[in-house]
Amino acid sequence: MTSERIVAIFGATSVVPEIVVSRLPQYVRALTSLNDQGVSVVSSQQLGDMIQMTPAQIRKDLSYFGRFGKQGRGYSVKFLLGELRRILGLDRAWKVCLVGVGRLGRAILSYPGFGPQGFDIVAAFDADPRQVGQMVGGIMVQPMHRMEEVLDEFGIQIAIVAVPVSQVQEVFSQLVGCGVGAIVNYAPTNPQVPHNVRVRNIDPVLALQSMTFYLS
Amino acid sequence: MTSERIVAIFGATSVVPEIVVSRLPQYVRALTSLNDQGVSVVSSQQLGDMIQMTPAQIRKDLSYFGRFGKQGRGYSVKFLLGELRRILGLDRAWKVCLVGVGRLGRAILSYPGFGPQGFDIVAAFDADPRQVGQMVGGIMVQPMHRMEEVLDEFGIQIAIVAVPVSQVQEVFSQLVGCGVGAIVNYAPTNPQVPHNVRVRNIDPVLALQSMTFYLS
DNA sequence: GTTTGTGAAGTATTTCACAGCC
DNA sequence: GGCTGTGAAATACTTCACAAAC
Repeated sequence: MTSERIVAIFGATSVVPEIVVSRLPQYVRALTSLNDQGVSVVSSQQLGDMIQMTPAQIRKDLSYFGRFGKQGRGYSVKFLLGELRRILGLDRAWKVCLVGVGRLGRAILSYPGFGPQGFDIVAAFDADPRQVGQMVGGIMVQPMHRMEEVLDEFGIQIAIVAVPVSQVQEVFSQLVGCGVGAIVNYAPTNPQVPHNVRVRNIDPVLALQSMTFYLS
Repeated sequence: MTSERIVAIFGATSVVPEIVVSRLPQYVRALTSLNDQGVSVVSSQQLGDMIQMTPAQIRKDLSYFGRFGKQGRGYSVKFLLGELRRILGLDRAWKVCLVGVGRLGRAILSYPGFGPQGFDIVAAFDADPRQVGQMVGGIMVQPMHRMEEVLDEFGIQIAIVAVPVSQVQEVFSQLVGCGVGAIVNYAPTNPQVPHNVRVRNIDPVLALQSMTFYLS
């Protein structure tokens, strides 16, 4: 995977591979679970057992960002969790907008897992005039032409897209034009975006299709 | 990524990396779209432009399975699509069960994207006695203890899991014990499974958390 | 005695580049 | 002239293995 961001530590400069960054949230999740269980110290071996990774990989990944452990003892769960959350920018709340309030969009709005993790869906848009003005999950659905204004007003940098394939590229272009830097895409297609915009696709059909090869 | 399956072609034997298999469904999706548009021939360059991959990678990936193109012309869309669908096992219908018919499970059941792609959700299970016996999306919710019997009856090898984190490991173990070989997991946790069982996780929160690092 | 942090070694994956074919 | 298929080269990523720290 491509190298993706330069991090300066003690004046030295090193590049963190994107694949390493993509694993940090899993560490955060495991550490949160340990913390909730009252565990105060964990070794890379134990953490690796929890999430099916080798201890060496965990230590190597962490070493891109600093030295968080103690030889002979392991890592303080609270300290490492705090550091990783800070590194990932999870020590703050993020405002998120949803584009597309159809069946899937409404399911996303009613999913209770985003808020507690610091992702607040505070605005929703739809191209359908019949949806605009309706209240969905406590949010007033806005017309597409108000996007720039609304994103600005709330300081939104993240979008979740749940529109039909035929509209995805246009929606992405508009979001990027409004300064959005990260998009979760639920539509089964890969829109073009500039290199400085991150996209993660959620596609259960692709997930299924990538496994049938291995079934009898 | 680890090598994963041995394919014999003309008596020769080669190992296909799992990462290559995981990209084939994207090729299938792009080729399906081209076919629907009436395009009959495509080059690796054009295909690469559609899905943001290099032409060399596409050609290399395809070369693990055979020789599907014509020098100077490119690939027949219909032919390549058919071959890839056959290779992935998408030239048949797959029966799928859902475990967990709460809010998320019901959204999955009502998602219209699975059936047309050959994945039919034909059974549903839940541990909650109040759910058992109810009809959800035309399917009768079964108790967990009938899993083996029902999977056998329908010939189900694929499961979708949408249960609370606290129940995921137990559900996975039961599914594996019933012979399921592929699982799409919507719960935010990584259960242990034997190496011969495939798992794909769907987790929008993890997706969001892996992008905030790159935002200002 | 245990476990980290990390260069070095080992694999895996991607890209190059070109012969061969249309 | 254009494009595939593919060894070889380049790059990316993972694992090893051990000195240093507790």
